[in-house]
Amino acid sequence: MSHTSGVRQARKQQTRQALLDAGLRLLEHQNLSSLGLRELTREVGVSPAAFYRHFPDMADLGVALVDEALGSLHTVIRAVLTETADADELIDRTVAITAAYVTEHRPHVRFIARERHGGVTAVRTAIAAELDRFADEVAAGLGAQPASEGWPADDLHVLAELYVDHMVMTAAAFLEAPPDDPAAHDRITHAARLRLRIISIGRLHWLDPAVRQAATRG
Amino acid sequence: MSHTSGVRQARKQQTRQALLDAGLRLLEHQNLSSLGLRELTREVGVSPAAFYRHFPDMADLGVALVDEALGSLHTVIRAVLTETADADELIDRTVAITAAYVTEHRPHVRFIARERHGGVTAVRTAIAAELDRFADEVAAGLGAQPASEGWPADDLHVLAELYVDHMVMTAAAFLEAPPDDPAAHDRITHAARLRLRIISIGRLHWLDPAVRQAATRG
DNA sequence: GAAGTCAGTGAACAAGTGTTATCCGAAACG
DNA sequence: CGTTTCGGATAACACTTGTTCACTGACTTC
Repeated sequence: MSHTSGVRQARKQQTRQALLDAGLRLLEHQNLSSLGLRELTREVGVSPAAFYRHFPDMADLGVALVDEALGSLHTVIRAVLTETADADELIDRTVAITAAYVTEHRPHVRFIARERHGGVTAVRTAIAAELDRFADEVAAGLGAQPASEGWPADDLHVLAELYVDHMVMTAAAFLEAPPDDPAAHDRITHAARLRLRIISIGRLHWLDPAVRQAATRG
Repeated sequence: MSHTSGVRQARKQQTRQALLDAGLRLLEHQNLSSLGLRELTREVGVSPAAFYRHFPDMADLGVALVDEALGSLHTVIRAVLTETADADELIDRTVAITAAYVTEHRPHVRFIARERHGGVTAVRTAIAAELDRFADEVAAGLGAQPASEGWPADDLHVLAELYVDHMVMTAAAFLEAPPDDPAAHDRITHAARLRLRIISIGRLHWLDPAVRQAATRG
């Protein structure tokens, strides 16, 4: 075994990371399906053949980027869900965290938004799987709240998916605004909070007798 | 002038349409930014140079596709908004129309979902402009309803954007499911209706005194 | 019916592309 | 300290790419 030594392995992961970083840089104005292997290695300052030492495919590079972009978010989501009790506070924290994540990891978020429905199947399914895990975690968090009494698990999961999709759509909105435009930033924040509140209120009144009757009617 | 005669103009628009159709066909597994000019003209059976007689750019072809995909939807949206009074019926019709549009215009919808955040700026902004117009129309429709009394115009527009984004996200969900899977189709339909009902209920209770206090607090 | 318009052609241009086989040199190992 | 491992370089492979130019021939116009 040689997993402890690693001056070589360190250098290898170093250029692997350089490939990922350069890829992210080039993907700011481009889709993954149009990112060339030579273009990428040229940006890194490495021979084209070197690419194959790290990834068999461009799609594989994309999947690695998905991990980098979304992998670290699971712990954050779980933390927010368990730490926060008050509904309004949870909304505010969620929007604030989304905003912060976009400003701090703009290229990653752009990559996710761009490739979520992009042309590379492997990447698309990797993103979908990650977002599904998010929805599962949110559903679990919602289930632990007293406000979820009487909710079927399926419906709760639909609600969780709505929250996740809303998070993605808010991130995309932040993305489209210029990074240094505080007015636009505030406008998007306000809109996101408003929408989350509407959804939250709808959730609370969902099991009202009159509503329940109307819902089960169709 | 020669806009009445047009045996030539007819032939021209014919191959122009062939370019658009072939483009849509090739974009099923690809992004616009990676669609080659030669690849496209080869599919149509036309020389590469002929492309320039119809579009200066690939981006221009993309913008034309946006028009083709979303242009005809405005009248549909306006019709549904004005014809339907009952809230539940409006939800059902909206979801049904979305589902029908995806099954009937699958390649167009896929194109929109794929290029909404894609790498071609002109196309991205064209889609955004079209969706903004949708939101304006929805906002106008909502404003005409009695349930919107007491809503500020800005908040109403945010709500309209939520509806439009929800429509797009539902269309994308239908897209990801196999076209001939009735179970998946029903599952997505059910989820879309549930989410729309939650939003609708939240909207109705938005101006409740207790809610209003909490909302204006922050 | 002659003159003009113009969608589409065919050829050439200079780059660009992914992928492979072979070799080099420094790190790892016994 | 010799041997093996392996990340990276080099060079060549056979294509594909966008764009331009002069040209042809059917339609339009007068």
